[in-house]
Amino acid sequence: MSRITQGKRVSKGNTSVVASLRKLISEGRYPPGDRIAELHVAEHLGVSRTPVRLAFRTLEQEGLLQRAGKRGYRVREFTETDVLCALEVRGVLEGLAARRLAEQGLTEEVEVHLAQCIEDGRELLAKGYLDKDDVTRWSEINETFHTTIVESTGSLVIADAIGRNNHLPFASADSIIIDTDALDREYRKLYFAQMQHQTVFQALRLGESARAEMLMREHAYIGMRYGELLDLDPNGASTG
Amino acid sequence: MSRITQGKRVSKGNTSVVASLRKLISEGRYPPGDRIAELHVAEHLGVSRTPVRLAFRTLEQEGLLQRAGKRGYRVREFTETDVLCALEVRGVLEGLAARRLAEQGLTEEVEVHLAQCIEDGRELLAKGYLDKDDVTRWSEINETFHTTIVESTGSLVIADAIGRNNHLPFASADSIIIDTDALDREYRKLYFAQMQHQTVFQALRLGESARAEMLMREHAYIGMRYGELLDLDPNGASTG
DNA sequence: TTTGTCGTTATTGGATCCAAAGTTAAGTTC
DNA sequence: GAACTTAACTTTGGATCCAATAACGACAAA
Repeated sequence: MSRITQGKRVSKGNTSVVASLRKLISEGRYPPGDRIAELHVAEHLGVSRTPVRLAFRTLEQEGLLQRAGKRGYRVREFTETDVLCALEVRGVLEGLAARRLAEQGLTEEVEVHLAQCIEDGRELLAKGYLDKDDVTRWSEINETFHTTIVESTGSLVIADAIGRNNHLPFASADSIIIDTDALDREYRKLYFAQMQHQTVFQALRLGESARAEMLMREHAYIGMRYGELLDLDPNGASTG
Repeated sequence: MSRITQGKRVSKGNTSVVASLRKLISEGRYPPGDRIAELHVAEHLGVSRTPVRLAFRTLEQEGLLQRAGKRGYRVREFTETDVLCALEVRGVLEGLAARRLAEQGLTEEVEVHLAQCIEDGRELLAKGYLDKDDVTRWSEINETFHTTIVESTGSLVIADAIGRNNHLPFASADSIIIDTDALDREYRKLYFAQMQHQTVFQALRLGESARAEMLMREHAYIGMRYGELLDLDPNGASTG
């Protein structure tokens, strides 16, 4: 291979390599348990080994990769228990953030921001059903709500801790929803989530720190496990 | 510089670079807030830039370093709030581990292991005062107790989460104790910690999961803040 | 004196090279 | 035919090289 191509910055930066690798892994290429070789990834992504090695360190720290003995890495396997634990971890950490926030009191800015999230959620769900794009829209609102709480606690330590635990494969639940039945079901799920947001917001405003923690913890934990719940219709019996 | 020395494996591996850097930072060389340059560290440690760059990624992920703008890293500054938050994070995570462990029940092996920690602690404190080496010995016992609980939960996710948050500068409290007064004080602190261990152990054995969580959370949190407490003498008034 | 522009320097990111250690496989001996 | 030895291959870790860019400073113009 000629050396002329050496400095081409067309290739993605290191952060992109991390993102690409994360995606490749979550997509099932590089399946869990398999060894993963620097050179292979490098060729696959069209970069040299160096950025891949850097990415490996990051992903190891994140927990997505783990050392295979003394030599190389392999993709980490996650059991069902692992996923539940990860949910609980997120639950307690976001609960902690909520408690601190309730204790220190909401600033004007944060309160407005959260109120906007609540209002946006209400609007989205007001019409009683979901269109396809609404799911994405909700994701944004939800993300904003959580991020705002987590990053308003006066210390980034908690936010970092949550960020470092956000790698687990439970974000992949964003499957594409087509049929009306699934959209109906999704509507009720989001309705529940919205109500939880509102209770959390209320507790935050009132400075009810213990309640805020408890509610947030449960909300963060249950979010991905809604499917296991018994499911009623919030708008009366429209599903017969 | 000649190229002959290139492959000398005498130099420490990457993991050692991470450890060395962590130490250098916690010792105050590379003070918080300062920019930290790859080349400088590399020369300081007598290695090339490559392992330093890898270490930087690891330490960034750990939170000890953070990107300075778009270019380079700087040593992260920790406020008092940050440290308190980190303690709380550890508290909720270890509390979570304790709850899960209580729920799933102790295996014979784990129970024996924990009982040994309790017994070792009792022995160490039985004579009513501390010798200098006893502090180190307690650290080992304490570490074993916590590690056992955290790593016995059936999933390494929680253990990882805790490990990833173990970087903050509150481990540096292991200052050298010389005078008798400080040893006395330390004794009472360890006495309190030992009692907390025993309550946690009791809750774990009895399967009292909520209690186990609460106790462990408080224990992990208060550990480093004992100095702020009012302090009585557990053995009667020997300090007058 | 201040500000804007241009050139230099410092430092990072990516690519490649070399050595060491592990891994596989072939070949030889009992 | 099984087991041990050894040689070739694979893959990783560290060092060095090159390109690009941000930081810095000098110089000129307003």
